[in-house]
Amino acid sequence: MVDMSPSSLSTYPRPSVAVDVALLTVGAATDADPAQRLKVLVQQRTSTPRGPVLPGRFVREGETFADAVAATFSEKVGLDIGGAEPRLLGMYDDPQRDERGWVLSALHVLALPSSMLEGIEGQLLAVDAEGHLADGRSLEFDHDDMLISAVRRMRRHYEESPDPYRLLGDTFTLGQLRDLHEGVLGEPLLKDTFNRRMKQYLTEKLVGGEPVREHETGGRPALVYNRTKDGTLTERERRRLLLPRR
Amino acid sequence: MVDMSPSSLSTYPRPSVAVDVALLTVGAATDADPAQRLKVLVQQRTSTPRGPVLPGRFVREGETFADAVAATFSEKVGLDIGGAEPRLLGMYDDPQRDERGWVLSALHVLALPSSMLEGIEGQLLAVDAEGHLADGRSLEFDHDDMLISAVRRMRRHYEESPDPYRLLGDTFTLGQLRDLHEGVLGEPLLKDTFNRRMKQYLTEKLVGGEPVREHETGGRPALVYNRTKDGTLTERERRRLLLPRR
DNA sequence: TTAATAGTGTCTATAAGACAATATATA
DNA sequence: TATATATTGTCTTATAGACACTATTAA
Repeated sequence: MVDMSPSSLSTYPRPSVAVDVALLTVGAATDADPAQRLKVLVQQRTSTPRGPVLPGRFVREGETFADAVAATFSEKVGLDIGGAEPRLLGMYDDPQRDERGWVLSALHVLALPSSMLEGIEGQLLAVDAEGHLADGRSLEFDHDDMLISAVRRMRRHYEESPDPYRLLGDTFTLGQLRDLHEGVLGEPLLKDTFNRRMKQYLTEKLVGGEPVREHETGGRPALVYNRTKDGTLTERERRRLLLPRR
Repeated sequence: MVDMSPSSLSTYPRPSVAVDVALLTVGAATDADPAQRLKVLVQQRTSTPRGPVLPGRFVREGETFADAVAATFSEKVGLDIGGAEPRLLGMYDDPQRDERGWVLSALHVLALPSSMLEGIEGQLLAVDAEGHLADGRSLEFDHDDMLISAVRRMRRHYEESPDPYRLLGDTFTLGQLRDLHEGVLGEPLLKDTFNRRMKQYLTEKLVGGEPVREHETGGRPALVYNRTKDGTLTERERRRLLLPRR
């Protein structure tokens, strides 16, 4: 803990502190590419260098980091992130990382369902399972590293909980959940093993004592599940949720 | 990413940024208490409030967080942390958390073997497995929360790797490794299951083609292992390292 | 009918969890 | 010898991984 003497807050220079945000989404499938894909929201810089970057902004007095993240999207992208909670991934604290001076960056990861990103699809770039841009391009500054660690963190979270980033709403089918996980992991999963394990942590949605089914899929209607047990996993349960791969 | 206009760094007030550090160790066993115990290094404040706090210090221009952590201990405790790497756990960013003004705190966790803390045992307080002080006391400010999250993080890391904080030196026996894990987890482990799993990620120390044994234990001499595979676990292996409990 | 998706049955290999036995040292 | 610790053997249970099968819808 720091010194309490009255002068202690003014003795030394202070850094500028910014938030940078990897806003990830799992995009809707297309005819050409039936699998769901991970995408990241980028900004095109208007000054040099002109490459894409993760959105960000300085933190202002009276704001939390979460406030600054929400403000970044409302001011720079015109996007309301609603109740989504950005997660701090790490601090970029190399004193030389910004040529303008001493700038710390707080990297956050945030995920939103693609339905909340309609109208700004042009700012979404596909990302592979390791966190590299699918088209082989690079982000400016140290943002390539940031994206890689964001994707890694999100993948890990999805290995431990059914839908920690709440990309699916309050009810969903196992097929929707599996599509989401395959998008996050970037690889196909075993249907039966996945379903059996996930069912341990979900409860069927009941109306009048009868299970609810989803009829939009084209095949046999799927049972609908609630997210109820999310976040209430025991330590023992958490371990078992690590996902099977093909 | 932030604006590049020349005025952007001076437009807004900047926060003071401090590091606070939960320095954890697994204390040597005593006669009264044969089990190893988790302990944390605290400072006794000289001004009010006078309770114990985690050591910390403002970050100065040109320093990384790691630099500031090392400086905290060399200046305030007279301790050289050597090559140990502090890990950032999170940022405490509530604008109201410090009555002196806008102070962000970067909480770090760091672990050192108890052999490096000789002479300052008086500043070590026992901690239970949840991260509460064993004597029921509280730390000042928001440092109780910090300690809880530090212990949780350390415990999780030890569930995923044999000795991620390098508390054991380059060679060790399975008994030493088990004592360490029991100290970190705060509960006994199954000896045979623990050994079998850990052996997958360790290699026996060989001299002249013969395995080396440790004769200090009083019973049958134990095989000595190297840490060689630490940090080189595959994803598949990492999952299997989660530990069995009694 | 066919196609598509949902869901179940079952087998094998692996490992956790548990208990017991054996091995090798010191006092 | 007794005692302490290390190490191995083995049994049961659980489950991942894999494959095949059945079920229920739409077109």
